[in-house]
Formats: sequence, structure tokens, C-alpha cells
Amino acid sequence: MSATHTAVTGRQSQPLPDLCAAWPDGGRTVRETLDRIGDKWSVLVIGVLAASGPLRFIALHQRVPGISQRMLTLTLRHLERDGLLSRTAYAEVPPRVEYQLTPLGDSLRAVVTALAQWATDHDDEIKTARHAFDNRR
Amino acid sequence: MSATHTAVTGRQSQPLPDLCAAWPDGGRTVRETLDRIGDKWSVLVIGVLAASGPLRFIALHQRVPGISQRMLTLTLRHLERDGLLSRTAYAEVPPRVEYQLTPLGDSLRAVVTALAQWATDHDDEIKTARHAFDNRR
DNA sequence: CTGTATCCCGATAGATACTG
DNA sequence: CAGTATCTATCGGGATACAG
Repeated sequence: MSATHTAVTGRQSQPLPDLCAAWPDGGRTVRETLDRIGDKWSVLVIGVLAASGPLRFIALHQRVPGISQRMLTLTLRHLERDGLLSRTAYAEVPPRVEYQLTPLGDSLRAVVTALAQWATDHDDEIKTARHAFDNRR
Repeated sequence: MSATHTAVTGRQSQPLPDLCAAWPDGGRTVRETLDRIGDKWSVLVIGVLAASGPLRFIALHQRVPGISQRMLTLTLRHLERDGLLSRTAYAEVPPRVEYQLTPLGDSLRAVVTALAQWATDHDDEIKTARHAFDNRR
């Protein structure tokens, strides 16, 4: 690396200043995870399953307040696809399907709990900051 | 609490089975936090600021790959409103504005780092599960 | 009971142009 | 330099109806 002829322009045009070196992947893994669980219902479904153990479709529908059949189905499919929960269908005359967290899903629950803890701890700060911001302008 | 006349119907119609008792707030605080940082750019901006310290608008624009001026502005406003970063404008002839994380924003960074750690640790599991799911159907 | 199939609307985000 | 203003495309998500 000869530094003799690299500084011809004074500054070296910074081709890659440093991008975001905050997280291992430059934040990509964080964003992927947020895309996975950052939607409206995933964390709620995970929370219910974590609290109640295996549940069937209708039980989930009752315990997640406000979710539609469509969104529950979609959310369950996504979580199943990512290996966060398992789906077990029993061939019975009234069909019965049970959903439960996989170990992977349960490990995620721990992370989200930490997030909830942060939210609880700083809820007042955020409310205050928001109020101050809105009243300034 | 006399249990003598409560069981007239056999089952008590379960007015509130148990809802979601997974998290303190029933998941509300989690969802609020995810609404705050679950968008496309917030965590990236926080990450860049956490890694580089105070930065001005154009520096952020350069270091967050792919973000538009509009989205950067909106993201910064939201984060400022929630007290996660502070905005300092200097009255100079070429205007200069510097953004930096508040202690609150930095504390959030720690949480998101944990999330990133989880994502990194289980990335292979998720990829495998996803691949298996897609190839089954 | 456990979904799937449509239709539709509002919110989010990208592109572009313009301003103090 | 640091934004704002529009316009538009896309998408998540709700309501409803229907099917295995």
C-alpha cells in the first residue's frame, strides 16, 4: 500500500465511508427479523402461545383480540414457514389443528420479552418527549 | 363469593378466557415499540448514529444505503418526537444540522443489538425451516 | 372447524421537483 | 445544505363470502 500517489486529489473521494458498522451485518439481520415479527400480529400470537401452550385455531382466534380469520391464517403460515411454530392437523370429523411454539419460537419470545421490558421501562419518557415535541410546534 | 348460584348454566360463558397474559401489558407495549422501530429505516438510522456519533443530514443520507431524502426526514422526525435522538441546528450560511442519539435512543440500541444477536444465531435455522416449508408444498 | 378467495381502502414509501 | 411538496405505486390488512 504505497501512500505516495493515493493523495493526489487531497481527499480520496471516500468510496465507502464506513456504511453502517453498528451491527454485525450492517443491520441487515435486524431488519430481516423486524420484517418477520414487526408486523401487526406475530408477537401477539407468539405471546399467546407462549403463555397458554398448544392451542387450536379457534382458541387463538378468541385469545388474540381483534384479529381476523384471514390475518390469523396468514400470520400462522408465516411463523410456521420460519420454523417458529409447528402445526399439527388431526384427521377428525370436525377438523382439529393445534399450533405450538417450537424451541426456536420460544427463544424468540425471550428476546421480545426484553423488548417489552424496555418499552415498559421507558414508556413515560417517550410519552413525555412526544408531548413536549407536539407542544413546541 | 358464594359459588352457590354462579353455575346455573353449567359453564359460565367465559367472558374473558384469559386473553393474552404473555406480557405485562398483554403485548400492547411490545406492539407500540414495534410500531415505533419496526418500520423500514429507524433501526438503520439508530445503528449508524450509534456507530458514528453525531452526524449531519447529508452524512446520514450517505451512510444509510438506499434511503431517500423524504424518508430520512420522516424517520428523523419520528425518532426525534419519541425522544430517541436530538436535533441541533446551527445558524450558519450553509445550514448545518446535527443529529445524535439521546441516552434513551442508546438504551434502545442495546435492545436491538440483542435482537440482532438472536437473528444472527438462528439465521441458519430459519433458512432451513423456510426451505423445508417451501419444498413440501 | 379450519381455512381460502375476493374486493377494497388507507397507510407507507419511492421518485421527482422545488425552496429557504 | 437541509429540507418540503406532490404524485403515484405498492402493500398490509379489514370485511365478507364461500369451501373442504
